[in-house]
Amino acid sequence: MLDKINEILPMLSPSEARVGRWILAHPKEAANATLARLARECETSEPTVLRFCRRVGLSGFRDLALRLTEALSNPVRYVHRDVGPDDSTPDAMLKVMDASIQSLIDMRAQLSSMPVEAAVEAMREARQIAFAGLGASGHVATDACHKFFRLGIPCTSLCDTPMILQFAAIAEPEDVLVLLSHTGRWPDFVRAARLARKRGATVIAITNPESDVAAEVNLLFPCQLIEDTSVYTPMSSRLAQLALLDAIHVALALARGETASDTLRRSKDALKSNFPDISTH
Amino acid sequence: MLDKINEILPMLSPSEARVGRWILAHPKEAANATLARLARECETSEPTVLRFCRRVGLSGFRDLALRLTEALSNPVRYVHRDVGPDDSTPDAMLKVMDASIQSLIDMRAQLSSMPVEAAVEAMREARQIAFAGLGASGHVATDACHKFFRLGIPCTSLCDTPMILQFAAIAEPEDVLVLLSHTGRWPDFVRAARLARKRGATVIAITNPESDVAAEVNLLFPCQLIEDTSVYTPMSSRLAQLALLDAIHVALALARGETASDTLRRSKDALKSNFPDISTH
DNA sequence: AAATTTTTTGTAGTTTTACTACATGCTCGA
DNA sequence: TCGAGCATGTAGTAAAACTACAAAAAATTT
Repeated sequence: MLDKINEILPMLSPSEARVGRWILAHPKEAANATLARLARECETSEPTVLRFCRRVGLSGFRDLALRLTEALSNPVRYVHRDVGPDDSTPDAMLKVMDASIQSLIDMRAQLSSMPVEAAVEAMREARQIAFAGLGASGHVATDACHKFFRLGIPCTSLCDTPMILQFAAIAEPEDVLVLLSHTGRWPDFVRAARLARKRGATVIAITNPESDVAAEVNLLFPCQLIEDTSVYTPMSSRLAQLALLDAIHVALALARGETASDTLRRSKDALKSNFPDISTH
Repeated sequence: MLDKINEILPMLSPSEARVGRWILAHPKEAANATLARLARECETSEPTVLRFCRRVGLSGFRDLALRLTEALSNPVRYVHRDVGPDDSTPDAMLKVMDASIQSLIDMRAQLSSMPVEAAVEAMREARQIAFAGLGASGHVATDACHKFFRLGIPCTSLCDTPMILQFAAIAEPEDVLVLLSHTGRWPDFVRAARLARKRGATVIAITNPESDVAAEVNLLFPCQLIEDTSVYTPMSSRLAQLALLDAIHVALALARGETASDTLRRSKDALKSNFPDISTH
């Protein structure tokens, strides 16, 4: 934010530049000041300050205060920036890492609003859990499957449409179907969700909350989708999904108590003795 | 700030608690909302929201918005804390997320000291790239394979020991072998690394820098291993590996220039038209 | 150099927003 | 059943953000 102001400072008119310089000089005061106060400090009028705000790409004065506190509280910012063909290699890699970190931070912030208790309740005594995902989400599904089965619950991963639909068609009330999708627009997922719910199974989705799939499930874990405007930008929401499943896995392990921790330890130990390297979650 | 709200939540009156819960559920929206909007969302009146603000020790609604954006931008140190059986579910999940976030932040910090240029150089005109991993690292290998092949370079993933050793035995000088391992103590990886190097291939490892494997490769991407003292703690270094591969992938795409960005765009478009959901990074 | 356009800036007014005083309603104990 | 005390909402106020418009200054043209 402050960088942005600095950047466009020379392109501003005298009065507007005065506003920018004062903000750069007193960012802390500026963040808490009122429009009138700021105008007075910069010896200009309120509309000029407003014009300044618009000029730096903000919606208004309120936005300025918000962005300013944000900039001040946070020395390192992991905001999402698109990678372009002209970026230097280290720069582009940092951008990619930042996008990944940010997607995890966003997910962490939303964690408390997610239906974890209900999901754990459904999974705890489930007859079986199926993780469904296509493409890259298929990897996530397989990964989750390998993780959850170690709690002693039968698990499958479904990585193609026929499998998913077939599972939905023969699902039973004690079954849990977890749908993994980025956009949530995949029509067969909607069909599968409807089918599985009709059969009494619990359907959980980790997907875009605005999507068709989201509307059809029992429990929704909203997963924000960062628009990948550039071909270089990878899908970092995949990492967020993995991390969320890690978290749910731990919640489920805690809910199952002794049983789970025993099972977990035993399966970890089984590997440790002979195969030091296979990671086991 | 959010923790503070969580803390005093039980001490609040029903309407005030509703406000608190909504804010915890939608922190981002709350930070940008107006007083009237917030009251409406919580199905209560404006003064109740104001009283809530005072109750959590703020001067007013304006303060709330400020503190909230502050909290969202970088409130917490995401240090690693072990999960224990006595943790509450939300607490345990936060710990898991924090561990994941921290491992990415650590990786980001080390990025500049990694042999990216050399790795990209080796991969750029490689005859083929093989990603090898066992257990959970196998997923990472498969994921990486699907990602890199889209740059137009032949790729394989090797997920069991015989495959890895066989590949090493027939490797050629233009080949690149990427070894993925958490501990790096797997003896067959050491053999494979030696074998492949003897055949003139470039061997890259993403692993624990203290390990045997690390000593045997051409290029090492150090990957810190968080000791998992508790059975509940999952391996968050897996996420760091994935993110690192994302970053290397982008670096490679940039290095290959037009060719890569064309290939990428074409493979993205191919999916977009018919299959809106398969993510394609 | 005068006139005209364009840009910059401020005045005055409107709408919106945060906040307050007060009244109603509700709960709970006697 | 009756108030005491608390929770909650209504209505109003002050102030803040924002807008329309016009004056002034600068730049451009004639």
